[in-house]
Amino acid sequence: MESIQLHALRLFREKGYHETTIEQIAEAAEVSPSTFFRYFPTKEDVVIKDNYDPLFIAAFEKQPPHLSPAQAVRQAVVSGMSDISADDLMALRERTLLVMTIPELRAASMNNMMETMQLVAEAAAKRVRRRADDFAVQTFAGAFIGISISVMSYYAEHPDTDFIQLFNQALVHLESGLPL
Amino acid sequence: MESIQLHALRLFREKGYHETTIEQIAEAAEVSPSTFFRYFPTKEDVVIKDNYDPLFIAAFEKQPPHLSPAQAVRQAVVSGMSDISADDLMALRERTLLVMTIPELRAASMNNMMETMQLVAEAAAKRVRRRADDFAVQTFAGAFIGISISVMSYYAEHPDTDFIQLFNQALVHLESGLPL
Amino acid sequence: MESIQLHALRLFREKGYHETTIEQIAEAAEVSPSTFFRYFPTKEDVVIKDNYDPLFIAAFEKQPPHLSPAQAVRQAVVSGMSDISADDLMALRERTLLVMTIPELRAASMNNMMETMQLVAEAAAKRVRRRADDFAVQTFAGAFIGISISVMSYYAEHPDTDFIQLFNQALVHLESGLPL
Amino acid sequence: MESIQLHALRLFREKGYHETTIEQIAEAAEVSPSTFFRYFPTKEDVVIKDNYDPLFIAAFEKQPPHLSPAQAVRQAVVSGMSDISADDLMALRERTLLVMTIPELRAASMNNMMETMQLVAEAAAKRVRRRADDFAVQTFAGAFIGISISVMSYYAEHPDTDFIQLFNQALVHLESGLPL
DNA sequence: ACCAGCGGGACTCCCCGTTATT
DNA sequence: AATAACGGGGAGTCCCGCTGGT
Repeated sequence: MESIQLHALRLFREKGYHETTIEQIAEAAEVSPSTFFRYFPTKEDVVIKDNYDPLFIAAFEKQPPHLSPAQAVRQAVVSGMSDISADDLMALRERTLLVMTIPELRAASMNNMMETMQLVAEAAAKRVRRRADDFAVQTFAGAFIGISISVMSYYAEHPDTDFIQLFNQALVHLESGLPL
Repeated sequence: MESIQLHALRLFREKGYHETTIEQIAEAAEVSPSTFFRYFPTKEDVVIKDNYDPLFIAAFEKQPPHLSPAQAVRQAVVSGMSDISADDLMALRERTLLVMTIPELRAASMNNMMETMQLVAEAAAKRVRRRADDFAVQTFAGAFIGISISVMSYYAEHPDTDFIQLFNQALVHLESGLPL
Repeated sequence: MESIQLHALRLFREKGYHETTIEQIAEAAEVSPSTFFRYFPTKEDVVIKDNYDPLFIAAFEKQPPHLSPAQAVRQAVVSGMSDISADDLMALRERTLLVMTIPELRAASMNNMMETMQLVAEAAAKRVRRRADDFAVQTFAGAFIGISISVMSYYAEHPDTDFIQLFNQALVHLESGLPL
Repeated sequence: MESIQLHALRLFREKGYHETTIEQIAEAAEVSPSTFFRYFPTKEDVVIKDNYDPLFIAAFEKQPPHLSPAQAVRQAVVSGMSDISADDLMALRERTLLVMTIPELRAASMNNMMETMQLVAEAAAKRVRRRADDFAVQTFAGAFIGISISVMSYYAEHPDTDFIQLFNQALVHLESGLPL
């Protein structure tokens, strides 16, 4: 139920994450707590859940083969995020802020990124015809999610910057070996 | 209390993480549950908490100035981890395995790494005389912890490999822009 | 669950209020502590909770209209309490004693009386066609609960007196302006 | 320590009563939690504690003997409260509001009033040369604190009214047998 | 007089079962 | 099949008492 999510996020904004109980969310969405748990196994999931991973992977796989994996990742991020509607992007930004602010959510989200990392590893492996559990591939994927984390973290501190632009810049930096 | 930690890890090994309650840990360590929480605010902390961060930062700051930040980080990891006693290294490996296996712990640990990320950012910033919240510096730190994650993750799947060696290799790879 | 209440009161009688833990009550009633709290949000509630308020209000509203509010209250108390069964009256007396003896319970009970005070104010207001938050009405209700307190307090010191008779006498006294 | 009280009240105002922990109060007042408990056995006491009771009793005893007890009480309230400094009165009003708002505090305060009730009973008994545990005397004292409760309660809902004036009015009403 | 540490108990909340109910 | 209703259990927070040390 998407209405649950909307009510939850509203309540989190109004009263804070910890101060909002599942009972209150359920009540606001006019369902029973049982039903809440049917859709979101944990309280955190109501914030974390989205469907951007497959979109990103799809965008990655569409990148022309002459690009290096690093270049392809960068293009995929940029083009993938450009396809998100203005409304959805706004929602995404708000969630990012919320997630980075609340330790528990941040933790859950970081955890989530490890799944993303595996997806990236698999996609990259396919592209260069190696195995996904190849250590170099894993390293590549790890660096990518590390970058994502730093972007999200930076964005949380500077909400006025352009998210996509930031991501692009960080990945360019990565490709050149992170000179400082 | 370190004894709490030892008992906790032992019980986790014997009966599993979720199957062990804090009451049991407290009892084994001959303290009250209250006391457990005095030292470890959450159950996760009893696994996550360690003091390697400052050691690593200290090692990083000792690296000769002619090294690039990326090189310095790599040397710091290698030399820092070489200083850990065999026993402690064993414990660290066991904890790493535990952490990567239990989703809750993984989440908490990922979160913990964001603090490490800030420490790295600050140390790197000092070295290149930039501000810690400079975006390039943040990106650097992010990539580093991304690498750490992939190393830990890979290690969890291949517990027989040499942890230090793995880390070194990944960082070398990073310095060269992650060619695949 | 009424059985919880019975077990609780028995344990309080046998071992004292503070010496009885909720865990013990729960165990005696063969429920979990969680369940205890589902029915009684606080330990105090297990003693305080009863349903005499609505009965009293009903009795008040049944009083003939030619009686003044003060007279009607008195009649309502007398007739309402006369309707309580001997067993229930015994239980009520025991609870009253307990409540007046244990500071915590006394506090909770006093708090409870403020709700009763509002009920009385509303009923009295309806009778004289004023608003419940009219100050004179509030004063009236306040005096009534003050009288109740003194009756309960006196009764706690003299458990052999006739509770109903005492109440009646005090209200008569009140109607005449409390001459001493 | 009065500074503890000041810090406590400030924190309650800023963050709410339940949201403020004793640890925070202690820290703000630069003492240890232990010390907090030396001065205030319970968290509630930091709000409840004051010294107005003896002042009021003294004022009561100063009233000329030709006044009836009820009249004397009224005069004592009015003159006693008039002697309070503007600052202290302000503080008293704020505390009253806090007390009536938070159930826990209300309960503790109600409980506190039972002690006041005994003091009033004793003073009134002395005046009319009866025993303090005489039932009529107790009834008198009970009615008085009932009135006090209704005044505080009414004041909590209408903070802009004149507290002293309100009290006076209620007691006049009481003396005439509470006609409605 | 103050502090530090520990213990214990009340209480809240999350989350997971099992059992009606629709 | 979806939802509710109810119970259980464990994590976590806070109040508060006690002891022993300075």
